[in-house]
Amino acid sequence: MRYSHQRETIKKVVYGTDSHPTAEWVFRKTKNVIPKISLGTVYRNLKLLAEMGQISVINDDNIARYDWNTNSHNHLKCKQCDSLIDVQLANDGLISKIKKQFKFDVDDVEITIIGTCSKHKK
Amino acid sequence: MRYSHQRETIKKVVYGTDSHPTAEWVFRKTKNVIPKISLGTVYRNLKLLAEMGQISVINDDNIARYDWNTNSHNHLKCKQCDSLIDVQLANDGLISKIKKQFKFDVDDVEITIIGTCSKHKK
DNA sequence: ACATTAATTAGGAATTATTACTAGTTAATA
DNA sequence: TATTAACTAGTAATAATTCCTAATTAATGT
Repeated sequence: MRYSHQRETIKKVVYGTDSHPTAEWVFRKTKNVIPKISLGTVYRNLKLLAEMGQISVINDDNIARYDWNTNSHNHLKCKQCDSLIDVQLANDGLISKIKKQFKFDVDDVEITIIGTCSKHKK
Repeated sequence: MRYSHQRETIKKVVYGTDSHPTAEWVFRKTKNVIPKISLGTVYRNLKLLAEMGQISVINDDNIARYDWNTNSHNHLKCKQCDSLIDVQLANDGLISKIKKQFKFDVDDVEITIIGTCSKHKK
């Protein structure tokens, strides 16, 4: 893989936010640095970065969002403001339990808590 | 809401499978009963049925899948065969814990276990 | 039974997110 | 500095889904 200014900039943009941005958001931010960048380049490089394990992809309501945090973690999703908040929920023993009970090899446990965040509950 | 033959048929199709079908799949099956049904009708009614709480929607890799099982439950997702298997995972105390720790009102806990099912591990 | 009417449909156009294609550009290497 | 393979911009194509509209149909009153 060759160095590319575009890819490095895209990576920095993703690493510079906790907002779990969409490709469109990353595109807009990256354009501030490289005005002539194209959306396809953003998509291609987000995909590449994900494949290299340098960022992770979150599947949120039929739209991909990206995360610099590649460690296994979970999300609180607020229905009001659509924000994703990173959390680390303990799920001790869950993996081995599933392995035994369902003879299912576990790679990852995805937990998303849907609800209303402190800012938006009345 | 008025009765509609199309909607009832679509509902029966979803209720007749455990495969968590896509809109496309439901469309094909429903066409066996109502050959002239259109894809838009299938989408519109799947949406309506979901809003009425008669079916639920699963967001799987940027494509919507539908489920007659509207009770809160979880899924094992096999990367090899792309199947979703229903399971009921205990998450006692998790909701109240999140409420306290993050001041977050919980509506739903979505858990998907990604891995390889018994049929496909070697 | 028949007329009225508002919900629903078929069919196709539009939209949104994403990927694919291609001629030109650029980073790495000799 | 020339070569070359990877990468990019710009645009076309695709996939999933929603929107639009004239025609159809279920429900209601007569």
